[in-house]
Amino acid sequence: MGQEKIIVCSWNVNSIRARISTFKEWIKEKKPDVILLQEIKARNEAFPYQDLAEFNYNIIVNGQKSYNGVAIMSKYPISDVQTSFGKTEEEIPQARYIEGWINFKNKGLRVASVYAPNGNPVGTEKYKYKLDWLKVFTKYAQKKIEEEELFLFGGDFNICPYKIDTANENMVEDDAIYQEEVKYIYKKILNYGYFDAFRCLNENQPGFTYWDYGQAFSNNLGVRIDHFLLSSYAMDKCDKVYVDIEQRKKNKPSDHAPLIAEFSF
DNA sequence: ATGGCTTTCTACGAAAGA
Repeated sequence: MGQEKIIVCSWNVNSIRARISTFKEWIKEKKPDVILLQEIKARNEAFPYQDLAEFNYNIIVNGQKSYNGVAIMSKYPISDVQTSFGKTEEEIPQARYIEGWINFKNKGLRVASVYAPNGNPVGTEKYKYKLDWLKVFTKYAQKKIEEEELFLFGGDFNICPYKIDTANENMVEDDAIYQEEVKYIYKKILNYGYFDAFRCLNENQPGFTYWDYGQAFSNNLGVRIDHFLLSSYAMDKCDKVYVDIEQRKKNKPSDHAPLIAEFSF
């Protein structure tokens, strides 16, 4: 009868294998229903399924050697899996996208794990690749919102959209995450009808999700570049979004902290 | 930060990350 709570998390783990022990501790603590992973840095066959078997997740992986790689872990069955989002070649050589339908108790939710290119330094081929990738992604986002589903994108967008999302504008003014044309793309996606779930529910908090290795975290020189973008139908069910900053304090942490969203169905 | 950290790879330095 009562409302069903669902916890969906997104985390750029910066290598799933290097992070496996803290990742397992975190799962025990937060007990997420759905986990969207980015930068797993492993081929599909190198994903540590055995280490995670005790948690009984359904797991889908879009990995590659050395770099990038995304995955989705779900307590509920996953169907309708897709790893590409456009017709062009841009996203094919790099594993940066995976989506699936999460089936739970006659209800459901479509989720996607997104890892947009970094794009530094600005003005290089890498930056062009980022813009091209984001253009294809934007088109797909527009198509998806028209399907009027309970849908969300979660992941590392490598976009710091507003001034409030950075500790210091001087720190990022030359960075590919803070270029006007990149921020414009983010706002364009929102204009299609997506809700920036963290910002909707936490108006005045910075919500940093990334701090560079070194002294950045102790000085809180962070940026908010990981996001949940929700369709209105998903936003309607979202109660809370927060950054699990405790994970950034651990030994050998990822440089990103997890983003956690709670839903009531 | 001009990666000053961190991870990966048929590795012992280079590439990539943001």
